[in-house]
Amino acid sequence: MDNERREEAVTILRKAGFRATEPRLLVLSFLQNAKYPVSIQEIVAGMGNKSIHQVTVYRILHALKHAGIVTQVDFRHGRSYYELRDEQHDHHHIVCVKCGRVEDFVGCDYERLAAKALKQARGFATIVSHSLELFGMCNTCSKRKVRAA
Amino acid sequence: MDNERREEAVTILRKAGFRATEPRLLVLSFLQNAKYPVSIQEIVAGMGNKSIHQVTVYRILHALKHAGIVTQVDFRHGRSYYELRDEQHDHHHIVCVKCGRVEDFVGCDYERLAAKALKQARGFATIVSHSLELFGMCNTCSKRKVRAA
DNA sequence: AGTGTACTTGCAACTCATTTGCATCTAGAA
DNA sequence: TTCTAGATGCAAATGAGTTGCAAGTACACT
Repeated sequence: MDNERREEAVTILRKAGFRATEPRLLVLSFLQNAKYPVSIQEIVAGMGNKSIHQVTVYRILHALKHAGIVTQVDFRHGRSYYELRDEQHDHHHIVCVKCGRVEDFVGCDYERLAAKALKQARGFATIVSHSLELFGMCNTCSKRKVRAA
Repeated sequence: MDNERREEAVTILRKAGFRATEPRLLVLSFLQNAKYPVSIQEIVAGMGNKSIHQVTVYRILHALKHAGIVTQVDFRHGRSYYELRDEQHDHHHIVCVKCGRVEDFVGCDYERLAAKALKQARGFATIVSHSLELFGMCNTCSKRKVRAA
């Protein structure tokens, strides 16, 4: 991990009231480098020579999630995936049902959606979060499917 | 189960190429009467004197899901919930993060969303499904929270 | 820089949803 | 009524995620 990133990670942790421990810095660094949400297993496997126990990764992610530093998403793979929270863009994911490939998209129009939902669900006072995933077929798998048919 | 409903369930099953067995009819009936998505455990518990093995319920729901008769949703409770698919309305759910209460809402504007996403995710050819859940606080829990604060 | 303590980690064992193998059973076609 | 592919029940396995506890360490305070 380069020093700049490391310092950034230390700051993030301290601000949230966490100690800047080695396992936490490693997990944060891994998330910073990840292009798409990663699973606990991928994080553990990606630690290389510096091994972190799986339980520790669970606990770290649980804490970071509560602190609003990471978000958890469900791709219907029977496990959770995590990524750093992007405060600028409320982005979501589109997942290939064949190969699991993931891409981002923005524009879910959350404000309008929440307002519309609250108007219909009279028993609800507020909306605090949302989850949205699209499932589709990537170009590669799409071609393969046509050929196979 | 009244006979009308039962006949309807038999028809649904036969049309999808399934045998109209007692466990399947019971599960379908349970789903027809449910106001909101139910878990496997709720289904098993709700069978009363006619017990169905949990594994059987899993297999039935798996089959019905593939046949497009039921849909599976994730309320972040660590288990899946199922409901009959509503072909007329593409509805979604708003879930109370405190007590688990659920209400429906419509108007996710799926067509527009899918088109927008496909324009951004250049690696994807088609979108086949989507999941959307809102998480909030119901009126009761909302009041309770304020009082506690 | 040294020390103490509250916060962290690692390990083992556990919980709980979901899946699988297999023997038995049965819906519905012949 | 008979036959058989498809269903079910039971037991055991799988795998994600959690918990209790002893040992380790970041960092606040000398």
